[in-house]
Amino acid sequence: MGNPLPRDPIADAQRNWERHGWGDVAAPMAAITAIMRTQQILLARIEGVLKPFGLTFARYELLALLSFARSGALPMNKASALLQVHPTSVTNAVDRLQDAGLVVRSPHPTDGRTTLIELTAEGRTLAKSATAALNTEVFGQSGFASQDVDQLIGILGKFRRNAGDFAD
Amino acid sequence: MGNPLPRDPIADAQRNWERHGWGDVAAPMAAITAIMRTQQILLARIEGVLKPFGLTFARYELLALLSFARSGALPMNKASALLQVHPTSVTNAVDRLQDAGLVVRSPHPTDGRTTLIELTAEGRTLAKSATAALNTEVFGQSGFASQDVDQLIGILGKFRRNAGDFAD
DNA sequence: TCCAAACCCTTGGATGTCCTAGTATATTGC
DNA sequence: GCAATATACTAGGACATCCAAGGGTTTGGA
Repeated sequence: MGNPLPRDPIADAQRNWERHGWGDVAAPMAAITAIMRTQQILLARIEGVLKPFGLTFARYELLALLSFARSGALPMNKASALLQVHPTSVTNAVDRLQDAGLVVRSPHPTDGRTTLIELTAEGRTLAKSATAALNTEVFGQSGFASQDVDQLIGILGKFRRNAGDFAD
Repeated sequence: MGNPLPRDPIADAQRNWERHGWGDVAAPMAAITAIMRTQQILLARIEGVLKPFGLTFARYELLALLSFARSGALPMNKASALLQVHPTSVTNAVDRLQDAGLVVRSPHPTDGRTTLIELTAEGRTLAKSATAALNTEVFGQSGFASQDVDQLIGILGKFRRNAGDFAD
């Protein structure tokens, strides 16, 4: 999409903020902008690895979640809560995964409102392969130093708890 | 979108990874997933603040970038490079900002291929107001401790340079 | 000089996310 | 027991992002 810039655009933005008298919030602004950009870079890497499997990150996440469920099945609302995305996003992902034969919808045995998403054998196999690829090509070469990984987990964990993600 | 979960879903995922024998990449996986989720939370906050201004984050970023350019104008390819998004995303954003009367397209004086994006007076005013709101309601209450902000800027800066964002 | 290669922007298509209903099923309260 | 409320999923629309392809403009080497 582009070649390296001569200078860090986020550091430039931070300087602009300071120059305009917003020095008190310049650093948080830079940190937040850096998070946005880092997410973009990581997502691109992940999608690149998943593409050969015919998966996107959203679909992979759902597949992986199901593969960790004992029964290989979850109610849609549960999946929505655990993945922390809007229910309509799950509907969308399930539609496509079902078209690809990786999951099937089945009615909940006791609650007529609820739909279960169930992994097919093919889906389970693909999830395993895709996870192996991600482990090798992304998580295993994240570009973060080991102690930085720990820092990130700690800092972002605090933030997420504070933001109301979980009570723990 | 959802209530707090009883437990941290990312910590659970990390435990799942370890349980399946992928302990060597479990931590980077958790860190990367945390970045994805944090970005989602921050984006939602930002968009919430910008909504009353009729702006999205993508449009705000372009507006802010223009407001820092001396002349208040930039070539589209320059904007694309600085914002680090695909050129078509800039086309999209400019279309909508132009419909809203916040920017105008004008031909480049010497290069017939290039289109300049220029801030209107109205655009400049709105950018100022929106920035003030973001500073107060998001960056000023980021939820990150001061030393964590510095950590993030450092760690993510290293990562972005390493990923080829900038040479600096 | 002149044509091929490089560059710039836009259009069209695929995905994902969220929001706002709308339909169907459960649960609650009187 | 029945109406009111809550919950679950889906349909349609608005946005943003990327990729692939197309048409116009410049540049540079033969």
